[in-house]
Amino acid sequence: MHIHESSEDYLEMIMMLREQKGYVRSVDIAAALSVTKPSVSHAMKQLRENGYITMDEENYILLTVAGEAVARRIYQRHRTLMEFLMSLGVAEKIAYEDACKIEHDLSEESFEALCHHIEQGNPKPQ
Amino acid sequence: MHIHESSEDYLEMIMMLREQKGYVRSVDIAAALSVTKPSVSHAMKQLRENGYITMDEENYILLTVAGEAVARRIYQRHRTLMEFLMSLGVAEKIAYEDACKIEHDLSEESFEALCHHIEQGNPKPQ
DNA sequence: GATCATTGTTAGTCATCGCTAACTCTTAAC
DNA sequence: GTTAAGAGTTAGCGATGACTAACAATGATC
Repeated sequence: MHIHESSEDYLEMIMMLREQKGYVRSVDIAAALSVTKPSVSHAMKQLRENGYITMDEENYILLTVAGEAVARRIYQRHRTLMEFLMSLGVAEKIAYEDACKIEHDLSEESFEALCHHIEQGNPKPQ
Repeated sequence: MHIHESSEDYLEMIMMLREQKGYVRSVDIAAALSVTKPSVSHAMKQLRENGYITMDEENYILLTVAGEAVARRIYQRHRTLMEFLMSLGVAEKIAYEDACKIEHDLSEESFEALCHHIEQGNPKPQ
């Protein structure tokens, strides 16, 4: 039972949009991720079938418990990686984009080691 | 003109095998990367067509100047990322695997910032 | 009430990058 | 000299994940 990288990205974006706007529709996801409506529709169908989201009668998208867990994990990684890169002097936009790619690949062991490194104040403070 | 992630991996492995054995054949690449011979054959065909490698009359694989440049860049990233993770206490095998995934994704800016961070001795020395 | 914009869907295509099956070619063994 | 092993290739398939084209349903505008 392996969750695809793109699914992780979609779940993370659903969580981010929910925080920003209070609700999430497919069209918002498409705009935020710069993909087309059919791409989102197809992805949401998969996420529904795998139990990560539900959609109400007005097509508003809600995370299930499982979806919430995946989204939160990736979102946490994203923020940690982004803050780490920015603490090294990387521009916000680039740090955001790099974090978005790396967040899927880093093993649990490496991510935790990096968290520990950051907690020790090793990267220079702002 | 974008080079694919898998092409970068193949070029890097060609350079590593050349250092280890002194020569490189398709079958060695297949064994080293745990992929099948047809997968390597197909990849080598693409690399030839794009001018990254040549193959002599005995099918030994040689990097062109362009191929050498790509391979060296990725190899350098791999080693730097791996050493960084190991300096944080990550096991060698996991550091190797994580570096192999991240090496393609990190922007030039973030990689250089990380190099600078390492030079300053920020990660704890062994 | 006809028209248009918005939202979502289905159907079909394409690129990347693996795979298996089946083939050729060369070289070594008996 | 036939057979077997090793190396490389082609053909065709499957998963992932994007795309365009075309259609359905809802709501707002005139």
